Amino acid sequence: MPPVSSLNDHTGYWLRMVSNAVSQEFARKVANHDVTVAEWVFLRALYDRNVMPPSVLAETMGMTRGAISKLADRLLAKGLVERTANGEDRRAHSLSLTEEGRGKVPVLASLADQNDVEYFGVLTTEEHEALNRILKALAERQGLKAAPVD
Amino acid sequence: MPPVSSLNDHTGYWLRMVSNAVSQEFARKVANHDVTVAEWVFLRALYDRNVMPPSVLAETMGMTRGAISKLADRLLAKGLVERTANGEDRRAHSLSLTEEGRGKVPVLASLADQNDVEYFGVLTTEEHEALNRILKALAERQGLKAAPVD
DNA sequence: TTGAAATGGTTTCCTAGTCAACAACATTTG
DNA sequence: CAAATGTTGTTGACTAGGAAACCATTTCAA
Repeated sequence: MPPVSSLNDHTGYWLRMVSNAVSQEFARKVANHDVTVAEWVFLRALYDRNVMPPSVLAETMGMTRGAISKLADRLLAKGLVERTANGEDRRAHSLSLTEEGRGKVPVLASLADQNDVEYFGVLTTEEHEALNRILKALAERQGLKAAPVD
Repeated sequence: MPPVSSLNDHTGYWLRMVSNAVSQEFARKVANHDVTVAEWVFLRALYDRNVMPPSVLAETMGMTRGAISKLADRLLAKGLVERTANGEDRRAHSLSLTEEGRGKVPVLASLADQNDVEYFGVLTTEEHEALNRILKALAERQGLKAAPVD
């Protein structure tokens, strides 16, 4: 690709292009339920381990503690999450889903399923498997662990 | 993936995870040259067609005209871009690269090349080609045209 | 056992976008 | 040709996040 490569000469370009489209459409879908993508990830994380300190959420979501603090505020205001004091350490507290928050998760999960089908359903089974395999290998190779949010 | 799918059950999840890692690393590389990713895309677009109205840039970059207006301000302030009035239509103007801006493009392009090698070099040739092919097919199928920036 | 360092969270300031209102100019239409 | 409508670009209000300063508390070490 001499001498000055084009934008679209790079795999990263196409990756980002497709990824953005998929994510933006998903964002649109969850927005209909008054939730952002970051909020979805947050809620989904809490769904499994019903109680988590914000620091762990920050770790698993790959966001700063400051961002989690504000995100938690917003979810609190929406009544989807609640804070409870931690008896042992008076600096710390825990976050958990409210009933309403818990009820929303399956709905949002099905939107995620739908979105994936919508975008990747056009691939043949072989293609889809190859894509998954390659992406997971890349993620593994790079030691990625945090759930992507942005 | 019944009853409530996990985050990582979706191809979109892995796509975003890898895409974010690649882009963030590229952002770090260009930041060493005092440029953001959006600025790089902007400069690279101008490099080919040396003169463009902001409206066309907005179109090709998939950003609002407001965003382009501010982006142009920043590049102007950095001395990488210049505005010139359009004789025919007094509302409009054109953007073009300064000498300095033009000089930066090849440097930034080589960073993009480097970044791609760094992330996708671990793939076999077959894998890399399959990935490119699938991504381009998806982009095509979805009618995507704007250069991804965010 | 008390002063220093570490830790959990929050807050402030900054950045880079969107969206919607706007000003200036151009174009169309009656 | 005047008025309505459309178009170009800018601006202001707002959003979500990062970085770093900060506060309160806990832990560690002399």
